[in-house]
Amino acid sequence: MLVAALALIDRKGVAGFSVRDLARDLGVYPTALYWHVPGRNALIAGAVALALGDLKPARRPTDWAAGVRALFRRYRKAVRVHPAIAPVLGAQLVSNESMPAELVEHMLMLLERAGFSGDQLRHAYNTLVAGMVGFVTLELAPLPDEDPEGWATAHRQRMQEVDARQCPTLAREMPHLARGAFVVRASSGVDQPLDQSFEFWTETVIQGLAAMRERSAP
Amino acid sequence: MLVAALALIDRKGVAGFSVRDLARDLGVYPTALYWHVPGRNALIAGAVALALGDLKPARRPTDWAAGVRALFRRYRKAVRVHPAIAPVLGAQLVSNESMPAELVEHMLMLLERAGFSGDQLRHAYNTLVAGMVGFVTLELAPLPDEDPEGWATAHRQRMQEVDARQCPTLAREMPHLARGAFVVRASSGVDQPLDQSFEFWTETVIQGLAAMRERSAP
DNA sequence: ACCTGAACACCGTTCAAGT
DNA sequence: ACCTGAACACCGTTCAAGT
Repeated sequence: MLVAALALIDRKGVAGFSVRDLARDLGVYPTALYWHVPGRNALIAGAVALALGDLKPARRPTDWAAGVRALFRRYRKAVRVHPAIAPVLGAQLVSNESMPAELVEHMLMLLERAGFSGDQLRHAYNTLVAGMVGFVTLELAPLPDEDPEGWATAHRQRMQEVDARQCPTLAREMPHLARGAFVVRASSGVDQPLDQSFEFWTETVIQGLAAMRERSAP
Repeated sequence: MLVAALALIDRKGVAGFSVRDLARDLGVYPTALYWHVPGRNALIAGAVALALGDLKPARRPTDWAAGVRALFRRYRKAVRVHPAIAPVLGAQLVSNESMPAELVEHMLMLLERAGFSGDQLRHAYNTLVAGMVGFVTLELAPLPDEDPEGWATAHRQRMQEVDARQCPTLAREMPHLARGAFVVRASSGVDQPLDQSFEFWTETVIQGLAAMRERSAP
């Protein structure tokens, strides 16, 4: 059932996902689903958990930085298979089944190995969660559901017309940025992956955490 | 109209926001709104843009790090006034009116001052956007819309029962983490702000960017 | 235990008609 | 130019009834 739900979300997006459509796919009356599941939200939550699957690593990482790098990559890879779930990742379900205790444990273990403890560990952990989820949510955010090509061409047009006096840097860097910069781009990360930016992001978080640890324990 | 829409979203959340309710608030037939606005999505987008308002700074920052710090704080402050918009910030609308060209220009300017150029500038810019949006989206993510207290107590219970053998670090650090750690916490950032973690996050991004610049231009 | 089937209280959006 | 009013094609969820 969750498999079918995830497949439907993949096709129609979370917003377009409906209990009645799912029931039709399963060859069942819509109300039959309510015997198995409390409601629509639970179906979405279950589908998300299914999509993320097991994010725990196959084997122990060599050091904490490598562990973070691997974790971020696994997370992004998993979401890329079902990009339609991106809109709800940071929104509603971070506090749910999508992040099982074992994953939390793994992140805490990495950060403890990095040298954090006490309240600093908590802050570093929050940083790590936000780091893992944040970039990917933005990268894979979908275009407006209706008339996406229309929106895309309109957006490209709008970006072409940026006032070079008011926004000189933006106007000058437009060729670079159009290739894949948030807000400026006219396509989602599904069609135009931001691989290099993602790697840059990952290293930024790792370097930042290393610097913060130095600072708190000199 | 957008003011009324934002007020309604504040009260009912984005998911609970309906065109018909808004029309009722305005003392008008639902279909009347369609003369002014293309549809529900446009109303939400407009309300978000209104909520974020002008994120440009009052005066030029002293240095790029101070500029980033101030920008992140302004963004968080703005969202905290209308936390109900958090779920859609990273999801659909980052590529919209919510981030006007002047804001993009400002971020590029800061990063250029930091010493980035070319493709590195683009990656640093994507990092800055994800950094600005990512943490706050997670921090202010709402509880499940129905029976939030029920969910909260159930979640607290669940966290209390974490297996200390399978998750030793999590079990040991639970007292710290319950005070405000993603996934572990049972309340949203609206009721339980993660001020210190946010500051930690901000500094992590700044330190990380500084380190990345060193690396690319040694 | 699991599903049907009817029913309830909603939706967003269209389009012709009014003023 | 701006709104009414009816209508269309949907929703999620309930609850009694079936098997």
